[in-house]
This record gives sequence, C-alpha cells and structure tokens, in this order.
Amino acid sequence: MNEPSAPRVRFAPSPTGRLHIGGARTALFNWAFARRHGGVFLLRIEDTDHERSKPEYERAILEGLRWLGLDWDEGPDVGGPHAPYRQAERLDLHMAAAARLAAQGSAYRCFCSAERLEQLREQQSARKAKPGYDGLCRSIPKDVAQRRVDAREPNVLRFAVPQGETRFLDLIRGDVTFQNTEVDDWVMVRTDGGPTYNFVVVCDDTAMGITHVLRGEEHLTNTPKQVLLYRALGCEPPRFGHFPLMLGTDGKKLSKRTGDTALEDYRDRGFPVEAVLNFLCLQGWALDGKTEVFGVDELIANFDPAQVSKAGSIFDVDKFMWMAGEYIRMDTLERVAERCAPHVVASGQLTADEIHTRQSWYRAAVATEKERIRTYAELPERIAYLFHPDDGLVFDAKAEANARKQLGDGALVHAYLDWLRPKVAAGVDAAALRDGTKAWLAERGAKFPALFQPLRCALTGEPGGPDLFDVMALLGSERTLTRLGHGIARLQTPVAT
RNA sequence: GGCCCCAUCGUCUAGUCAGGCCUAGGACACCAGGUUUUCAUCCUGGCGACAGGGGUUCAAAUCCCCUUGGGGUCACCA
Repeated sequence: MNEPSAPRVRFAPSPTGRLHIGGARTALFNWAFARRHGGVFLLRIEDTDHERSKPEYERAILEGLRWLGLDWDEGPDVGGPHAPYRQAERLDLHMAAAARLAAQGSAYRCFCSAERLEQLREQQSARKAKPGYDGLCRSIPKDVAQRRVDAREPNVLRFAVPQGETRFLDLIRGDVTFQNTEVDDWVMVRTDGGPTYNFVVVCDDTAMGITHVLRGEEHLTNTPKQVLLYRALGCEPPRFGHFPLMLGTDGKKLSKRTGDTALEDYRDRGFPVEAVLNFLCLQGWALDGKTEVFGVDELIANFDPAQVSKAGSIFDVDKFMWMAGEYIRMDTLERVAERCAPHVVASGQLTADEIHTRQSWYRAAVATEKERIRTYAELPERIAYLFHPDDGLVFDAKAEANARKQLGDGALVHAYLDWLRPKVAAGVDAAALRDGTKAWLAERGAKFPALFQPLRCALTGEPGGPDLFDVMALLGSERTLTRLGHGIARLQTPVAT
C-alpha cells in the first residue's frame, strides 16, 4: 500500500468576528491531524466579504490561536510557499480561474436583477417548490452575453451545475450523495466583481495543495458545490470530513443566546488554557472512553477524524468548570499565582507592583484557595475578606447564625482568646498555633466547631474557607487581634429585632 | 417545507464500521456516607440510557427498513 504523502490541512477563519469556540475546536483538530502525520497546518484568512472583514478580528483570531498554543507552518503572518494567505490578496488567481471556467462553459453570465430573483423565490415558496435559480440566463448565447458585459450591464458569474448526482466519501459521515438538481447554479462572482466563498475556497485549497478539508457540519451542503467545481477545474477533490456541531443548551448551534461563544471570553473568565484545550477535545472525540483529563500530546498521538462522533454535542459548562478546577489543582502554586495576578489587579485588591513586592504573602494567599477556585477569576472574590476593614467586616448571614449558635455564653471562646492573644502578639506561627489549639481543646474536652465557627466568622465573615491559622498568618498579628476583638464582641451583641 | 446529517444515562462519551466478552463502561451534575475546624479537596456507594416498531440472525446497542425526534442548510455571508 502506498500511504499518501504528508497531509496538508488548513484552518480558514473569516475575520468577521472573534474566534468562535467551535472554530477553535476545528483549528485544534486540524492542527492535531497535521502534527500527528508530520503534515502541514496552514492558516488562511477568508476575507472575501469586504463589508464585514476587519483587521482587528484577524488579529484577535491569530491571538486566540496562539493562546491555545497552536502553531501554523504557513499563514498570513509567517508567509509560505503559497502566499499570499489572505484571499482578498489572491484576486488575480481567482479571476483567472473564473475566466477559464467561463471559457470552457462551466460558468455563465447571469443578468437577472435582484428583483427578478426575489420574485422567483416568492413564487417558488408560494407553490412550495424548492427555492433556487431557474437557470434563465444559461441559454443566453456566449457572444450575446459578452456584448452585454461589454456594455457594462450588471451581471454575476454563475456556476453551471451539470446533471447527475454528486457523491463524496466523508471521513466522518461516510458516503454522502446529493442530487445535482438540489444544487443551485450558485454565484461565483458577484456584480461588484468580488468572488464568493464557495468559489475561492476551492481555488485556494487547490492552489495550496490541501489534502484534507476538516470543518464544521454547517459546510456539508456546500460540499457538493465544491466537489463539482473541483471537477470542472480538472482537479481531484481533497478528502472531506465534517465535524458535528457544538450546540448550546437549547440544542441549537451554539450562539450568544445560550452562553459565551468566543474563545477569548473563556480566556478572560480565567479558564486555564490547558483545560480549554482538553475540554475542546472532548466535544466529539474521546481518547479511550475512560481518560477524561489529558493534554495535546495525547491528542496528537491518537487523533483520528474517522473516530469523531457524528452527533452534535451540547456544550456543558458545568463539566468545563470542573475541568478548569482540575487543572488549577494539578498546577504549581507559582503558575497559578501568576495566572491569577491579572484578575487580582483588575479587582483592585492589589496593584501589579504590590503583587511583586509582597510575592510570598500573595502566593500564600493563593495557596489557601488553590483547591477551591475553578478559574483564575474566582480568586479575588475568594480572598476578598483579606482586604476588608478589620473593624467592619461584613458577616455572611449563614456564617453569623452558625457562629452565634456555637458561641453560647462565650466562656469557651474568651478563655481561648486569653490563651491565644499573647501567642499571636508574638507572631503568627500557623503550625504551632494549630497544634497548640488542638491540644488546648482536647484538655478541655471541647468540640472543635464551638470554637472554630465563631473564630471563622470573626476572622473572615465567611461560612467556609481555608484553615484558620493560615488565615491568621495572612492577616498578621495586629489584624488578627483586631478582627477577633471586634468580631467576637459583635457576635455577643443581641440581634436587633 | 425540500434536501442533507444525526439518534446510548439530564450532559460529554466508550461500545456500532469487523453482531456474542454489554445483567451497556467512564466522566460531569445530582443524592447518600466517610475524612476534615468550616467550605472545598479527597475516598466510597447510589441514581441514571441503547427513541419506538418491524425485520435479518442461534444471537442485535451493534446490520436492514419504517416511524418519531433533533440538528444543519436552502444568499451576489462565510
């Protein structure tokens, strides 16, 4: 068996918006496929829609791909043997192909007005026929058409769909067949002379030697048009593979309506990039059916488009959050602290300078919450209690209720505070205090919650949180004593009714 | 509506192509216990699915057909 040479695949986003999370998965799978087989992954910008294409979107898309850690061998920024990699810059090639197709009769000029087409569609839908161009201009003799073109009569170039049926073997879906009667004589070149997507995508995939077109299922119905065009061009079509769609909680194509759809939303919400990558892998693909947590190395070593599932997948944010937390727990403290830093700065709790100068304190604070946060953005809210005024902490209602219940007449807590104060005043040694406190409680046969609930409320105002002696260490002697003094007094004040 | 695609726990999925090893496995979520100074983590257990109906076969989640359901697409957008 002759194995085909190394594959050449591409990711071809349209710079008309931010990078969609589904697009990110498409890019990831293409990239993994290329890397697995020692092939080439290239990036091409589909900017044939001049109205909606924006340079800033292109920048954002590239930035998103870089954030994911995907690298491309050819592309608009790195160049390559098939440059340029922006379709708008390849107009000459497209026009040459259009002329060739027109000359050989695979395409024809159409002079139908927008009004006529609209009328046609209305009539068709009125009698429940399939909407589509009726081929009226197909019968115009070439020389007549040319004269009308020369006379500057507005026109488009349409592809002349032949009779018959079009089949292709989809890597994911298997044998797919369309009757050509279902395929419109679609527009290749617009009135303004601009080529359309279905036309340029084939021109460029051919020119760039693309061997596998792996893309979302929304393109499945474009495929017969493209296959027909490859044939007209005298080219063998590449292999196609259509990934199932990523769906929102409403079961429809993921859209703004049901949650964040842009990759950068998840980056900004503090999801670890490794978790994003891992979770994207799980949308339509599985490593072995058992292993959920794995990295791109495993993806590259095992990815096979033929094993991608055919059914769409609903984007489960709960599982995504779980996975994000999983990666934070596995990671080193240093890196988690570093990646949380921008969020802490944005919250106003610390400046970047303060994080730097108080790094060991900052890291200790992160350490206390590392197993509790699921995203980097959750850190500020979790450590907010550290930044509140020591004499005016806001008590969570549940925390306060529990604390009051455990406090009783306060005798135990006050006895403990008498024991604790001089030690804390001398400096907070968390481990020593922890051991000492447990021994102190054991001597008196007291229950832990009777002491710790009131302390926790006085110290943090929260019902849950890190070990209290770690909290004392973060607060330091003075602030610990202040909070204890004010807090316990407040818990003994009768509740106003 | 036409065409195309799809169909396993609430969700992501393994198993389907090469029918028996499946009284259908894993994960998230949920519930219950355990560990713990609380919360979280961690550990243990539980709940929970082959859409329905016909075939083919000794045997079907797996193959075929129909029905139902869902999605995509029907542009001078990509």
